[in-house]
Amino acid sequence: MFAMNGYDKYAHEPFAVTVDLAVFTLREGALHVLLVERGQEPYAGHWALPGGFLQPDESAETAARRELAEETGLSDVSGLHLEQLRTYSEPGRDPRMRVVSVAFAALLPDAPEAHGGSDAAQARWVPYATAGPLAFDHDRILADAHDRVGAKLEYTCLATAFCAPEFTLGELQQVYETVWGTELDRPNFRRKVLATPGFVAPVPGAARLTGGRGKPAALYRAGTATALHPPLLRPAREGRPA
Amino acid sequence: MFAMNGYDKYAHEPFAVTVDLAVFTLREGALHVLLVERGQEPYAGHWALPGGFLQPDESAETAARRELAEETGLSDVSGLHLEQLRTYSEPGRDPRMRVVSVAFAALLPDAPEAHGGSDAAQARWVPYATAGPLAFDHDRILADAHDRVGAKLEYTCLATAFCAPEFTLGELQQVYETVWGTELDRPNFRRKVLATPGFVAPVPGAARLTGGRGKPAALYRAGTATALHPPLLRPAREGRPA
DNA sequence: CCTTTAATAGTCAGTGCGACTATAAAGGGG
DNA sequence: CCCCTTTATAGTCGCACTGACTATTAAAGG
Repeated sequence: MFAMNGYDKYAHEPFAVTVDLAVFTLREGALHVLLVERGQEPYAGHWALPGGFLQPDESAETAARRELAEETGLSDVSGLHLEQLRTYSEPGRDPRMRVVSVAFAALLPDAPEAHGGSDAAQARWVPYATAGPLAFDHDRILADAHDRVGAKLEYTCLATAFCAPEFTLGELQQVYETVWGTELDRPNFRRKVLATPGFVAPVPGAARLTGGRGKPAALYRAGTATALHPPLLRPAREGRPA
Repeated sequence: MFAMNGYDKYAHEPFAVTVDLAVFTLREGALHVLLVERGQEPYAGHWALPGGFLQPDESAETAARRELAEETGLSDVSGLHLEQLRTYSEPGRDPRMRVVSVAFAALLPDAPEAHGGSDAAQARWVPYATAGPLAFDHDRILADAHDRVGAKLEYTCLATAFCAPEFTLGELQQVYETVWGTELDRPNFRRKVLATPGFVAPVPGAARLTGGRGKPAALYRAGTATALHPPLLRPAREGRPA
């Protein structure tokens, strides 16, 4: 399949290495994921996760952040949460050749409308619920990413990564409810978040009138803590696998 | 650096892909990790994590299990817990060439003495506390693996993977204490484990006299559950990072 | 037979959380 | 202008889980 090219003495084969990104955001109360429409075979016309080949001088993290900037059109992606998921390496996952892909999950507060990246492919935010079927094994990658993000909400302060710099506790609660697909009790959620030191910090004297109706909510910023001890466990659904 | 070999049209460079394994076991009440002594440059004479190049027809998981069998000398590694950690891809992590490495963590009940694998490298169980410094970025990989295993003990039933098919609750508790480096209250640990459905299953009428002294302990097998709800949190140490 | 050792059983108080009720502060419609 | 709706915030109650501790049981060793 591959022609050896001078590295036979190391008894190894060369592989193409790519990064694939599952970029999540919240739009209008629903979890959305960034997808691109493939312009060429294989899977031409199908939707896929954004990604690309690793360049010789960059790490997978660097490549993922570069792709993230290209596909979202954001000028500064340095502060965004980017997390390595796992690596997919099944033979045959790309019909062209042997490709090993390092998958990442990224979280955006609220995202600008995505116009195709530098590679002219059309990029679009798609509701997570209606995403797929995708090209290659990207359905699996996307599902793994969603699982990981949901799990990390439980024991980290990651939820603030979905929020604007200043946010209300109601918006923070919506992050949990949207990603988990469950409803949470508002007073209990408040109590838990405020009782966790460093999760959020109040913005003194500031309040937002979200839609107009109702009492204006106090504004908070993300705190300095990263872990949640004890965790904020999602409601135990019967029969949920590990 | 690399000669292109016919895939220029895909605008990508070829990489060597390896797997690295952090194989843990418990020996004499201490956490041990499997290391190999490198026979050739770079880092000749240094200790390193076992691993090797990915073959063209195998996934990283397959390669990791193959390497695990080779390095431990075990005939059947199909039932052992093997978990993908993350992928290390910094340029320059291998001075020879551009190598992307998929790291795995593996857990063994009690391990046979390791004699060098097929590649004639000397393999040895080393106490985790005295392991390192290692070749390449293997210190970092090993630390990451240890963190991951410690975290997974909290919210999964993974601890049984360190135990023989039949074990006492005292032995199971030793797994937690050894990996976490803390002491746990024995009655409370018992209560928690037995109150979690599917964590362990009693072996009727069986008891073991571990060292001889003391009341013989009842034997248990691993249960069918994989997750721990609610989790078994390790004692909160002040200032522990995320 | 008594001491030592280790497993097992049980107690008790504090903490955290689910479920729930009550109050406060805004807008909208009559 | 009053009242109703909406949303944020405050507080209550009981249960479940956990940490700390004491007591009992079953073995080995002198």
